[in-house]
Amino acid sequence: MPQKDHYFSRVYDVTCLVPQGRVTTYGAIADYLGLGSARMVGWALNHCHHSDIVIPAHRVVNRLGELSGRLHFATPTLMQERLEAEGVKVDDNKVAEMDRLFWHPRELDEIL
DNA sequence: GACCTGACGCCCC
DNA sequence: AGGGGCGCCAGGT
Repeated sequence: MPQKDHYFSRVYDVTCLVPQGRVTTYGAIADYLGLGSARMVGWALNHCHHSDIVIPAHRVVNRLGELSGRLHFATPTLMQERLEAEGVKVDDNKVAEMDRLFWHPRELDEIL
């Protein structure tokens, strides 16, 4: 019953589903999973290096669109660089046009 | 085993 | 409109 590892996997899985050029929030992931809290999502992503697969953790920001996790990347600017490489404009550590680029995992169910 | 802290978010003033 | 308080769950000290 590796429930914890299962939770990790769920967080990683949802994070990998975020489309390129879009962003989601810690709260949206926690809301979609219906488990734990937004803090737990951040806690899980904090250990994403623990996973073998590459997690696009740079697409997860806080509800204001701020790059609150940027300091946990290899370099403080890596998160912003990855986002801008996908066409996401970042201004002063915040995602520009957050409302337009925000993606909720629930959209997957709506399409179906 | 109690206490603090954290890649958050909602409610209240 | 901006700022502060509290809940959240797990790990580290």
